Amino acid sequence: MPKPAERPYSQYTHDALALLGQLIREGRLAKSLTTTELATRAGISRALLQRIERGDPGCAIGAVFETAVICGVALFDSDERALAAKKARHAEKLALMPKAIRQSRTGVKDDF
Amino acid sequence: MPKPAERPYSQYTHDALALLGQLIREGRLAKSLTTTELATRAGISRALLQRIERGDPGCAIGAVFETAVICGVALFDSDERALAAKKARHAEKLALMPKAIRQSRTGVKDDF
DNA sequence: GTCTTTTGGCTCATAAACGAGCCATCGGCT
DNA sequence: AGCCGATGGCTCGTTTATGAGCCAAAAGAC
Repeated sequence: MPKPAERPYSQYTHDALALLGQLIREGRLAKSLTTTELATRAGISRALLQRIERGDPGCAIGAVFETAVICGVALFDSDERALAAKKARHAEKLALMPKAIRQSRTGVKDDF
Repeated sequence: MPKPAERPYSQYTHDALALLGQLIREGRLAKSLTTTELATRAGISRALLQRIERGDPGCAIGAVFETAVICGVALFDSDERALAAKKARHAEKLALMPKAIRQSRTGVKDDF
């Protein structure tokens, strides 16, 4: 068998993963860390780090974010210290939103 | 046994995951999608979607990114279409960097 | 108020990621 | 040139996430 069934990911997801992996690799090289060193610091195996740098979609997101942080890669918006605050603000926002989504039986929202 | 050993993640990683989960939830509510609907569109189970929105570090990053994209969440920098181009530019940059890191046997770079 | 649907949380079987270890190759020193 | 370390890629066994299904509670519609 050529492939034992793979999960379908959108092209954008693949691109984003590939870019993130490249950023991590750049960060690692910029800090002159070997793959073994970075893997050790991140608490993962060297094999997993290679998969992360390659942009493997199956990697645990915690491991990827951890290595990204060590390499100095800004996660989504380079706002590092404001992250906690931002989380709090969004929590407030969520509190104001409906807790459950009720389907209108006529149409489906498909505006994206 | 209380806990069968858990992977240690930095606080920043936890915060980032929690925020990303919140953003996804906001996006889902904004589009009036039920958890079941979004999970189906993302090709994942409802249980996994709940873990993603909760910020579980063990989720596959591909599933998380895919969900985020559907919800309209900008991954790291809201530059959506420029993503492919950015990936290319970083690839060029990498080509100019050393392929292997050689350890200076005296000290270790620890500037972060 | 009642009813309907969404949601959170749980168990369990299965599928998949992860870690360890290995080898071949490449890259930078000397 | 040779040497030594870093890297890529692979297999295999173990650990883990994932999906399916269920239940009780919460939330919105009526």
